[in-house]
Amino acid sequence: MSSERISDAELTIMEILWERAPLTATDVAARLPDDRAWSLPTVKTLLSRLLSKAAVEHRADGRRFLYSPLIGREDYVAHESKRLMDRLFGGKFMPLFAHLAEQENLTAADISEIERLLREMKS
Amino acid sequence: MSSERISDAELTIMEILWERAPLTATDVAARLPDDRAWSLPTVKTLLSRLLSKAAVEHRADGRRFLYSPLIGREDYVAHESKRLMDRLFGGKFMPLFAHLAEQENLTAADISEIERLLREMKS
DNA sequence: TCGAATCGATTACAGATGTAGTCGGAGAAT
DNA sequence: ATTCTCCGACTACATCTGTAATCGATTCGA
Repeated sequence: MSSERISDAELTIMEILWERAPLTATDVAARLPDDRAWSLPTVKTLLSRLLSKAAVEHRADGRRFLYSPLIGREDYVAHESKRLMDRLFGGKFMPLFAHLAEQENLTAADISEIERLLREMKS
Repeated sequence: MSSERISDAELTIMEILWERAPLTATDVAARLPDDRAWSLPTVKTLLSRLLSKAAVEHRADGRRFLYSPLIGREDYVAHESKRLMDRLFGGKFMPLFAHLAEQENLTAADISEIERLLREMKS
């Protein structure tokens, strides 16, 4: 649902809310990673954009708002992963896997881990 | 290299050039997928943006230009895949794989294929 | 009660993006 | 030689994005 794209800056906000919610705008600002030390107005702008995209909701608490995510992280991750697969790998899993496997120089530990996951899935 | 992001519309052009190059702007326009039947001016705009991003190059052929990709598809795909992994999976391969595996409902054939790839990699 | 601090809402503004129109010059057709 | 056509270059313009300032209302502290 909600085909509105979430931008990069907005994602930073979502990550904070996924980790802990509800939060006020000020709380969100306080939890920004150091490399994104935005001003409070910026955080508020991003929050209202997320509101209008229906990615978060807010509930009044006295005179401020408490924000919570409406979209789950899992859903978002699934959506974006699928988007990558569709755009660059013809929507198919195997080419994506083959690419990653080649690219990422899997360690022996990775490989055993994958094998374990596969065995698990077979059952 | 070339940290300039390639936009969605621009990617459509790149895909055409990756499939066959060099091409003139008119040729590119003729090969657009049906769901992106852009006007010739639009194609030219996108080509010049790609030029300034150093994603394509052009060579004069009489009074028109022949365009060719400068960035390889493999490089682009690698870059975007890594970007997804970094943004959503902490830069680590295993969580991404685990997510995809769960999401994509692998068939038995997929699983054997993966196992084959893994065996290949071990050597 | 009166100023100070704080909120949300509104406005700002430059750069990127999607999509296209216009213009001046060079070739092609007559 | 003159007109028509086609090309690249430049311009246009709305929307989205990143980043923020300002404003009007409210509440808290003195």
